Amino acid sequence: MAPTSRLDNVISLCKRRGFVFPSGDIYGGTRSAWDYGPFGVELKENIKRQWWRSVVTGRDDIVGIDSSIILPSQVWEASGHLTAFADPLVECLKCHRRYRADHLQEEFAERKGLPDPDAVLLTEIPCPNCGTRGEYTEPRQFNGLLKTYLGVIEDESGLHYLRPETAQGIFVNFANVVQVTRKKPPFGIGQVGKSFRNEITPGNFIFRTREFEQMEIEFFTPPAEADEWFAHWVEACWDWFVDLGIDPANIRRYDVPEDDRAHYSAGTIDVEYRFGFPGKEWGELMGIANRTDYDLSSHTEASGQSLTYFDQASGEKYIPYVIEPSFGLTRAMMAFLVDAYREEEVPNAKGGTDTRTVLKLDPRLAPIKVAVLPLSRNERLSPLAREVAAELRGQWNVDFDDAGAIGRRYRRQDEVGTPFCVTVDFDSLDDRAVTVRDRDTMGQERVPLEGLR
RNA sequence: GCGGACGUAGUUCAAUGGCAGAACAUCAGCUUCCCAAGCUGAGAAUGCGGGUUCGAUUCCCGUCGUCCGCUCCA
Repeated sequence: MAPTSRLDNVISLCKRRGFVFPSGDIYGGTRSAWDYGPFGVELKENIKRQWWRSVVTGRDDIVGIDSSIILPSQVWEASGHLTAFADPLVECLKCHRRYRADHLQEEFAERKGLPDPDAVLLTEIPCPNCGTRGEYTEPRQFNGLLKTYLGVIEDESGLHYLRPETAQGIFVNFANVVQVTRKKPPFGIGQVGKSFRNEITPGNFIFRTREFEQMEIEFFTPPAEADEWFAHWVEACWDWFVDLGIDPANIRRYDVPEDDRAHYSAGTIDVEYRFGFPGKEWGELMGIANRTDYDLSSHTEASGQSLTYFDQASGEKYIPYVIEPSFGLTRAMMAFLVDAYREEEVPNAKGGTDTRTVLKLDPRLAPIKVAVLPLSRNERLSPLAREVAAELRGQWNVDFDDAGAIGRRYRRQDEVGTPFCVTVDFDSLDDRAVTVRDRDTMGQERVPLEGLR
């Protein structure tokens, strides 16, 4: 057995302390999704809030929306997802390797110098793995979109798709938002919400799930300024992670080669985090794509509604380019957790050392901001401590714990990243002061009750 | 989806074709407790379904889930 990795430890902590539960646990679970427990939901909400503050309400050139998950099927036809997300897959009958049929054809045509890949018959192509010639299953369509049927009768007329990205809800509302906000390019629309993709292989904990959450900005710019804004967003996204505590040594930029880009992208830079997956050190945290005028043009054409922008000042009419910074919220959460995870050797009461597990989360992200801990459970200390907790609760998310030894309770709070612990002791009854203990330094400071913020 | 490995308290690990054990964790009580202290007590498990058997957690089949590979991507 390999030694447990940092990632394993984080996953184990998440399950043990209820950041994340397997979805549908009591029925054996489903591999498509995870549920966020009491600490997990706080952390996730805090990440969302910080993101929204820094890129939506914190800027004068971005506004937010919240669009629906279910959209008319025409949206996905126009966006290209209906075709781009449906790949014909075949499987070699001998070695059971699976391939995209179109990839096999293209590769074979290129190798043989044939002009038309579509004309190549699968029966002529040897399996790239075992060499068996042309023994494949019939091509089967794998559609990455999740289907659902609306209306009382379950037939094709009610077929709808759950959105595979939040972006399209923004594009179809482009004209509405321009109309009501009087925003002029360059400006952006931000959105946080769930998206769904029928991933062939979900896995790596919350890294790839069929139901996931995105934080996306579609930034509309005059075509001539697209490159400049692209660079701006690469910088801004990087800074956002670093500002919230991610070690710059653990993230990197990856210039996605043309072949690997999404169908709408003319240029993509990913920000990757060093998750430390088995066999794969880095994983994508977010992507910044130049979607050009692909989406607004497609929707203009398909809907018949013009999504061109008319610039009164210059008299110019154009379809804006779109720069899209797209964050995986749940991936960001995982990155913040992995980055914050520490195991520290600390002296214990017996003169030896203990291992302290601590999440050094930025206080803005910490699920619990302050824990109130009476030194012992006692009919005089507990009421005062509860009073202090109630007072603080007006402003912070507060935990109250009076069970067991004080040291144990400190460690419990360390493990979920609580930055401050307030201890009420017997002196507090007389001097109305408490001990504030800092998560990072383990230092203690006596603070009058009135001085607690 | 296909191939391989694996499913025992919350966790880590035992054991067995015939009452499933421990440690840590959890909860309660005691101790004027400041960094996982001590003592006492409690709750808590064979993923689910079927088969073989007098009897299955153990053997067989299916299913669900996890991990590793093949594809997709925030």
